[in-house]
Amino acid sequence: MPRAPRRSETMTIARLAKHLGLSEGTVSRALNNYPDIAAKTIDRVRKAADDLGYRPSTTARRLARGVVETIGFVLPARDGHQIDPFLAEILDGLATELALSDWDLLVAAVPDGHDEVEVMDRLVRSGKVGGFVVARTKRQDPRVDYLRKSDIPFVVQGRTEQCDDYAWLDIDNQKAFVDAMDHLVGLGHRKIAFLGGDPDLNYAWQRREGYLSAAKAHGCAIRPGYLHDGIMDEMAARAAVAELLKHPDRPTALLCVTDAVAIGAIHALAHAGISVGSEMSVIGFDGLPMGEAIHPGLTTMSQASYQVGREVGRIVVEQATASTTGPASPLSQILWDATLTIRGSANPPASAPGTNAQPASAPATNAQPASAPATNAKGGIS
Amino acid sequence: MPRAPRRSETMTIARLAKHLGLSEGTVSRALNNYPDIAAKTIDRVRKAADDLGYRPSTTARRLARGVVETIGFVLPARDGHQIDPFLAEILDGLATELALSDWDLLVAAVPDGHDEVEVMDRLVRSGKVGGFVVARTKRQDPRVDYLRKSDIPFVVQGRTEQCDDYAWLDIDNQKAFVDAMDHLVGLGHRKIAFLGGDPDLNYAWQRREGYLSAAKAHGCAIRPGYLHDGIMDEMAARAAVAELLKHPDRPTALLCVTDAVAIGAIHALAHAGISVGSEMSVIGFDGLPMGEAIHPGLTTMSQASYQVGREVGRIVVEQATASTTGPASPLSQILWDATLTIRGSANPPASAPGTNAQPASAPATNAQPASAPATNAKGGIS
DNA sequence: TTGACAACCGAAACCGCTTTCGGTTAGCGT
DNA sequence: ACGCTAACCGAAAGCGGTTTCGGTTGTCAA
Repeated sequence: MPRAPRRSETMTIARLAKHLGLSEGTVSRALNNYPDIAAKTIDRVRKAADDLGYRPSTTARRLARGVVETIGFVLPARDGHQIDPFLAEILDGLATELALSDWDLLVAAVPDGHDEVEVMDRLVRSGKVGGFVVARTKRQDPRVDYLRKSDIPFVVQGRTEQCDDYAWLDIDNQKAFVDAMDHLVGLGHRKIAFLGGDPDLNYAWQRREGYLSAAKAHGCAIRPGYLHDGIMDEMAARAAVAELLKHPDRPTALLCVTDAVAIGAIHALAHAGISVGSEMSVIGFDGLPMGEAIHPGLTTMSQASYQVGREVGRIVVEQATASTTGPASPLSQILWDATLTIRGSANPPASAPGTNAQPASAPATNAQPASAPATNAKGGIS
Repeated sequence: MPRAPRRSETMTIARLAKHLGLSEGTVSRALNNYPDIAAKTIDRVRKAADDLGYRPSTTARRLARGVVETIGFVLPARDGHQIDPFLAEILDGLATELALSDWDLLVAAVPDGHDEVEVMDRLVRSGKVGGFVVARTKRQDPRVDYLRKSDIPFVVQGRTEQCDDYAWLDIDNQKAFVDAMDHLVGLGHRKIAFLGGDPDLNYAWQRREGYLSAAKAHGCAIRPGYLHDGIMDEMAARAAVAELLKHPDRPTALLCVTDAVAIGAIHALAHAGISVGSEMSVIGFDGLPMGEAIHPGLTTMSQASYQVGREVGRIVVEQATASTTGPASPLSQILWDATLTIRGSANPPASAPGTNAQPASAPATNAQPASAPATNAKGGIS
């Protein structure tokens, strides 16, 4: 159990050096693994530092070295929405990876009347961060535009429309929605509606594209009223479902941009007396825990958001470190697959021949091995 | 649109001073509002700083002043659980308040094999933080114990069993659950079960105490099997509901420790063919958005978690600033009330005389004015 | 004994800002 | 013209560490 130091007890390198009978320079060089310090001396110094609770002042180190080992993350401007679970998981993973590298995560919010780029600029100009992670990108994202023009290392979780000049890690959203459509078509569905998000957001755009291209490939007509954009939460899902239930050519399946939207849709269907997984099938995207708990369990394309945060953290530290010490390394540009998790919300259409009219009650199965990312790193600009 | 500075363009106080034809000392004193600098000069300096994109280096300022304007927040160790929405909201509010004060929020995770106190100690010893916010307290909380013994300013969102020697802001969980019980009893319920959390966590303990004391006050017997502890997520809620439905003296209402648990319970009840809001009433705690979207809407004790984060941020900055500049101010110890939000999940028992057997379909109403905190600050140790 | 070299030394400079302190100058009022 | 004072000046020191560089010492091998 560490005991917090009193202010008067603060160790300095001067005190530690005196304690060891070494010069301050030698202690510093020992702690920083200089090759001209003997291993025996290095061990001795490290042990004494541990015993006496000494840690170098980050502030002094920053000033002396000119290196800021802190990554900035600017929270999305608040639109009356809560932070979504996906983002929270990214943060958790990112914070963990940075902790392992002894880097810090600085989280900044956007006060009313300000914007994200402004917040970033303030962090940059006061020398508070040595890099950024950007998440939840728009197709045209001002944050990415700002950072591209700078020397500041950054990694994007997600992508923008143009994305070949910076490092990114993204889920293959388009493929995920192609796969989800393949699954529904494989079950016999032909009338498939889509509850999409804000198409200014790149992930929502890609998921929408996946839906459209798979519908075309399978020859499923997208009837007017089957495609809803701007569905951002459960309440919006509710309204969209109400409309779809009045459709003259009611769809037999719903593909939803996120699990939250899918869960909202499931509630609305249940309330309208529609049997989910029988009269209407539903697929979401995210893999939220609540998707497992509801009845029937939600079939969903899952993404490993915590692991995404971890990997993004690893990449940004690597990049920031490389930009301090040496030649530019190739940009990481990685696509991870989402995984189909089958539960009871998606089954063959109730009117399909040879149908078992009961929703599947088997436990969730994964259609692919869980979450082992297929890395597709590309060389980049150097 | 700010343009990020190139490294070679970094403004320093020396350059700014030269540009203005003033000494560096005068520029510094102007930016720091020294009374011996003319207002006209202060304006001139500020304007030039803005025009040239100069911001003082936080690193240099920290070293020179010995003040670290950064608040640390250590994420709970990960137990396979996602970050709960309440915590995410606190973080958002906290980050916003800190941004307004030009303070920073450093978020740290706990890597496997480490614990929260250890992470805190590292932050303290390397001089990375000037204070902490602690949330989700246990009744005996090692983090609070560590910080109490230190000079480090900190504010707790929540409380521990002993809590008179530090600053805290808490929701009156006990009263909230008394109020919720009052409401259920007022509707005619006498057989009320409780799905509680981990009683090591102080909020869960208090909510449990509220349930128990209100049940006693109303003369409602708590039958064996009515009180479940350790319900931490929707899946656990499902299992608990399954047991309660087998109870020889089935309860007519469920009081749940959180909305997530309540939503899980609602799903399980619906799956079992129990009409929620009619055969069984349900009340939660939190005010999650999803509670509004489901059918029936969840009656819940709501808390303003974003505002909690804001206020905690304000208190910790105030405290940290006071500890630098002057006499100790009285500790803030504030209790906020939760607000009853009435929706369709709680109605008179189906077998009560004069009952309308249909669940309420009116929009949510608040039984009290929304979220204006009744402050109950106490003087403390100085 | 001599030369080489590992391993440390001590001094100094520096990072970018803040703060102090004795001094100077300009403007104003008498 | 003189005295006062607001408002700045310039120099220096300092924060806590890092890094460089010429020097010293001890050990080992030839």
